[in-house]
Amino acid sequence: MSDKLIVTRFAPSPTGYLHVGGARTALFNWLFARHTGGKFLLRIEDTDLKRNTPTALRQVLSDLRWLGIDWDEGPEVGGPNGPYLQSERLEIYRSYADRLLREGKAYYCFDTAEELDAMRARAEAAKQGFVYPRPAVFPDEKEVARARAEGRPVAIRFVVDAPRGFVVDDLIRGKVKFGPGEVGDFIIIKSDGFPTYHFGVVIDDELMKVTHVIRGQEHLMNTPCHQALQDALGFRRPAYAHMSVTVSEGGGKLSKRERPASLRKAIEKNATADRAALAAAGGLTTEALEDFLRGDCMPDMPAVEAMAKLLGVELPEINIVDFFRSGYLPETMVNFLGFLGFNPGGEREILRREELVAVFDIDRLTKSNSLFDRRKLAAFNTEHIKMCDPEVLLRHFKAYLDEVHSPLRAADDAMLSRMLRICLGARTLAEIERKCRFVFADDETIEFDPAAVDKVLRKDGGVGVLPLVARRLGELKNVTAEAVEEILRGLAEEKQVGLGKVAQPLRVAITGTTISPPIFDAVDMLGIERTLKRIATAVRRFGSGTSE
RNA sequence: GGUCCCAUCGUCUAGCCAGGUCUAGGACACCGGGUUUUCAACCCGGCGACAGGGGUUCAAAUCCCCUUGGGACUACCA
Repeated sequence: MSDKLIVTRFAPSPTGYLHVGGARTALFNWLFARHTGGKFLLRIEDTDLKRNTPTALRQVLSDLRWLGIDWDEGPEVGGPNGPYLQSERLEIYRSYADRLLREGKAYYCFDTAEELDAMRARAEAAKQGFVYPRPAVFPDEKEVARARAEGRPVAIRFVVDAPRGFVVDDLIRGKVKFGPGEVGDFIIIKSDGFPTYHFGVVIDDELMKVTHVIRGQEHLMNTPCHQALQDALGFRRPAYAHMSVTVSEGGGKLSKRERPASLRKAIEKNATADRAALAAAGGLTTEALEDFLRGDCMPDMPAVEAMAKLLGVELPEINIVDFFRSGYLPETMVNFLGFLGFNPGGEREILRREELVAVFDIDRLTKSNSLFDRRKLAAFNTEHIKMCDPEVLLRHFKAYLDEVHSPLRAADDAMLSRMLRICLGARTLAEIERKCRFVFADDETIEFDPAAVDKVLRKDGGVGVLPLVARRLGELKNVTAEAVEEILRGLAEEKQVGLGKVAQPLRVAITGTTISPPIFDAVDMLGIERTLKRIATAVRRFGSGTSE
């Protein structure tokens, strides 16, 4: 590593929630900066008026913070190289564009979208790559004025001059060559006056003193454009590392469209679903819903989620918030994402954040694409829940409960900590929440799982032991999990049966299901009074006529 | 269509750059068994890969070429 300060950045465009792909890019840049003691900065590339929203920006920042990815310069923290929103840097881009124009390294163009489409179609028909035909003489001010008057779009194109082609020296892939004439003149200032991505990154990376650019492989093809620009402007070249792409089960790049797509599939499969009710849930017209089903349009995320909830289908997590809402820990995400396309080489895979920072290295980034494996993610989460500091875990749990508006919010810290302790081994916080929910159910209107009742209380005659269990528990003066255990074990021994014969019926009686935390704790958490009440209810409802 | 990237168990990967120590290691998943008051967790065991074909070499998962397969880009999106 050189002695120079290393500066990396993450430069999202705020078009929606931060998704796993973006988070991984951010993470690698952050890890590299932290590993080398360099700086990590955040820049917002909000130059697409049509797609950016202010709420998306807030969401991206909060998602990064949730992951524990902090930035040394950027929105809300400031820094010497601001502003960090490209939309606030328009004069800067304009002045560089003017310079290029003056030097004959850029020129105005007035093509309409239709004309451009036609040119591209012709190129493809001729089995050629499309390269914009540079005019022999660049338009002058008069022609620009005329084009404007005619209502044509006026954009600025950069003159790509590379008789020997390009060589991108990539930290991961080595030297990647591009032949001359493969990169055409591209637009640097759009007709709305905003810079294109290519122009913005090159200028900002220079001005913000970025030394290393770690980004997705999808940008490898853009790099010659960036280098041409850097040369024309007399800029330094940052080092580039183009990482592998994360692909999804269906093949192809992991995309935000996956959630709406899987909702669409679910609706199609469920022919009996009430379309009108669905549309209403999503705040859509029925026509809009049909358009969506045909693939013509995409509703926004809240609409998609509302419809999924109504249908009772689980959408695959793709945005970072989705994972939060599904009960994953930020530590898990950092560890897992950090191992997608990176591997330190040892045999350990479960690493804490500091350990990951310590072992991270650009030249251990993988070349080939990787598949996002949700099962492995779940396994990682189990491990992180187990090794998480109890206090930190409690904080995560409370944040999760708030996010999903859980009834468990009513529990105090001692109770929540206990739930976490006895549910060790759970895959997600959601699983823990589900398991412990019974404590907050109403004693009278508890919901019974018919299969559980049938199997445990009826078929196995479990309801028969319940009165005796209730009597013994009622005699308890000092209720603790241990005391409950003693009673239940004693009872089982007396009746010459396994503990399961006593524990299962009790479990179904007080939770309505066969799944719960360890039964002794479950009774203790509920309290004897409520336990007895629930047993009585169960006996009343399922006892008559089935006693053997 | 054009350009570029990639290729080890089902999946994530170690090994490849500096060829022999690789009958290819780990993790997740899966299967079998154990533990057990449920679900998990836990313990033990098992299945399982160098895409194919040519070279180079005493020797190739490792180097070269071709084929095949996958992926990215091909926008006045980023």
